Amino acid sequence: MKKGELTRNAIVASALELAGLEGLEGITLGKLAERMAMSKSGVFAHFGSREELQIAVLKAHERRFADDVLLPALSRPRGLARVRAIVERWIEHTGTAGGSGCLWIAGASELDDRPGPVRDVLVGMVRGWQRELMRAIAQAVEAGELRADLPPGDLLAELFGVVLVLHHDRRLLRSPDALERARRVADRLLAAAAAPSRRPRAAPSR
Amino acid sequence: MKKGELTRNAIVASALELAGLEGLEGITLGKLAERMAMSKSGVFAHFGSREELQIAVLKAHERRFADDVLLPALSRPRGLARVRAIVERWIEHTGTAGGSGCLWIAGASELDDRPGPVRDVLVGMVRGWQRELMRAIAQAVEAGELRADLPPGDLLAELFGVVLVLHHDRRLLRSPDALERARRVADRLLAAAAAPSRRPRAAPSR
DNA sequence: CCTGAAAAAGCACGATCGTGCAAAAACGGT
DNA sequence: ACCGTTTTTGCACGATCGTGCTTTTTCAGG
Repeated sequence: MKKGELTRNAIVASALELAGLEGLEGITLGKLAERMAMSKSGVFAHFGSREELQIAVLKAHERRFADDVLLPALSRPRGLARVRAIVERWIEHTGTAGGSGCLWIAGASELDDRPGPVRDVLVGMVRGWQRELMRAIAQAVEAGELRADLPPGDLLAELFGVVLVLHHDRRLLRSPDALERARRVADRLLAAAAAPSRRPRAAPSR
Repeated sequence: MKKGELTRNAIVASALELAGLEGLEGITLGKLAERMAMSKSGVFAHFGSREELQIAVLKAHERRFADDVLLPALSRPRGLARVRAIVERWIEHTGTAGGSGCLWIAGASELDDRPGPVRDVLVGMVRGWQRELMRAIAQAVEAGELRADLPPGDLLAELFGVVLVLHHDRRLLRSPDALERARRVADRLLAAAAAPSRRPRAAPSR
């Protein structure tokens, strides 16, 4: 039971790449079979259905996303620094990456009214990511580095907006300055949300 | 040459509705024929191709969008008031509307790497809308109602972000408070971008 | 090397897709 | 009521899709 897993992984990797180019719905047994130089049935056999394949691809993306964005930021100290690191990497992940952009964002539009297990998995992942980011924000608030007088979900939504705009402007409008704008706006957002040096600890005060 | 245009319009209307439910790529000669209770060929004959149909639908959406969002706001006086009106209606248009949401946003993900005339038309429309909104913002800056010390495109991007998040959270996550959050965040955004009562005219100053 | 198990291929199926084309039906001006 | 034009239909085509079978090939353990 070794060869099987090996090609399965190869298929998922190829499918992930394909999904970056054509979206989740662009994943087709035919195209995938051609890419892998094997038969449709051969590909199909590894997943009981196309939906299972798509779910596998989503999971692969989740792993990659966590490795690229979340994990490296966890080495930074809790608080604003970590939030900054996460946002920075999130923007980089969305704004670079060989044209792929974020599968979750692309998938959101395709699946948003197509009920079924794939949609459910995607929703779960996005919710999970939001929870993760929200946690980092909450820690920064707790540490007194972010102001506590506005709805915590609002900052999250604004940051999400920056990334969505980045994705949109890069992919659809091919705007070349989308990336730097995203960085600039995110910076300003975080600066505006930063606690007014209330007492980060031994504040210089003036 | 009356009957033709009439059914053509009916088809486009039905297709617009369908696109709201299933996206631009969900528009299919078959489904449309069934909806209209006529033959596929009958539907097809009114447009030389599927792409032409999609473009017609995009144009119909553009008209509706302009009527719903832009035109009513143009009756407000130039400046911040008009910008506010536009944003307000834009949010309403995206956040309500029988589940459809904005075709441009949905279409963005589907078409963002599928080159072709449909994509080109969509890009043109989005660019046109951005230009329109930018103009309103520029007028507000000129009137001294919005601060002039930050990139004008940034405010536009932030507002766009609010709408994208609204679309995303409503359609994918089915978040019930997405609408009010969008309103709140947009308000805060505009308030933050408002000129610091430099001298709107006879400023109360304190 | 042999053999049972796992992996891949081959093939067929019904659906649905966009499109072309000839025939039919519905229309509108006189 | 006729007739030319416009609108609609009917039918077929080749592609591609996901999926169920059976058969063949490939693999790993003795």
